[in-house]
Amino acid sequence: MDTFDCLKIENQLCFPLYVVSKEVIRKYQPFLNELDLTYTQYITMLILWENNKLKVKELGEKLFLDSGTLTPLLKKLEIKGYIIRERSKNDERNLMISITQKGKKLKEKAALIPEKVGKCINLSEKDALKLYELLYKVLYNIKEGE
Amino acid sequence: MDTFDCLKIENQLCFPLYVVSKEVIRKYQPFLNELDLTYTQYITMLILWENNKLKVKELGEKLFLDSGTLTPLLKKLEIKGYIIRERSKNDERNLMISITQKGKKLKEKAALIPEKVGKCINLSEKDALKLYELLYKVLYNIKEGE
DNA sequence: TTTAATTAAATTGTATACAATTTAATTATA
DNA sequence: TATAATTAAATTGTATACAATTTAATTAAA
Repeated sequence: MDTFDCLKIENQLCFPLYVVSKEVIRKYQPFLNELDLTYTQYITMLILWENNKLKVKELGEKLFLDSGTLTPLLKKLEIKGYIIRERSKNDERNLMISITQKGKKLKEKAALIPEKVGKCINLSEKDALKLYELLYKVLYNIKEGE
Repeated sequence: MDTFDCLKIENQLCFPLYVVSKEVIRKYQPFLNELDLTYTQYITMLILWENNKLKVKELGEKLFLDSGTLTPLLKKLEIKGYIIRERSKNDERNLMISITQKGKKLKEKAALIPEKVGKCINLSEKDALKLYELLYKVLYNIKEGE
């Protein structure tokens, strides 16, 4: 056990976090291709399926993404016809994002995806719940300290 | 409980995985700035501190990254003077990556980083171990099914 | 009520990621 | 051995991410 053991890749927690996140997202891709969505576009639609209309700011807070990422992404979703972008009448600084009928319809196809990806991840119910709990604990701790 | 509950953001496992990965990486940034490294460059250096010399192919397997990501990244690390890129004499297809003295020296500064980031993440030893175990279980399961 | 702060998106610039293709080197095969 | 198949990087093209800055709208303060 030396001073540098903390730098061994096998002792990192961040590394498997980073790799697993990417690999899980990669597993989504073939299914998302059928909906003409990227992963980031997909989680944006997840929020919009639960909230028909909201500000870019609110979307960013829910997704942990800033306008630098969302602005071009939302323009692409608008071109695909899944959402509408329009300035708020009350406050022109806010851009309101709302879902279209075509966007709502996507939800039916998307509903089949979580189970398919779940099979790839292949965790027991208990392990999945524990992982979920630990991830949100880390997220809470990180954000708490800011 | 309806058909679409599986699409609620709160029921996703992938979403906190994606968010936590990004947020943890963001926590590294201020510390890594002092070493003039990005997070991806940092994990590349982690591998090189353990393996003085290896092929881009091997590096990619360890990091779960392909040449499209590594080629430009390694060129940047070479410009910074941390690594050397040279074709293998035996097989010119292979590009050998080796660490320089300057690159080795970075290790001393880097050794302070894991503890600092650990404080932000702030998990108990037990929770951290469990998270580690679950992440590698997922990684194994995903890769198994390919 | 002008001017100063604040706020929300958009923009700019840099650095990944990765699928798909290309290039060059090596190996296997007819 | 000449050709085909394989392999490893590099390249191309698209889509994030995010820090930092800019722009435009709104609100607060002198």
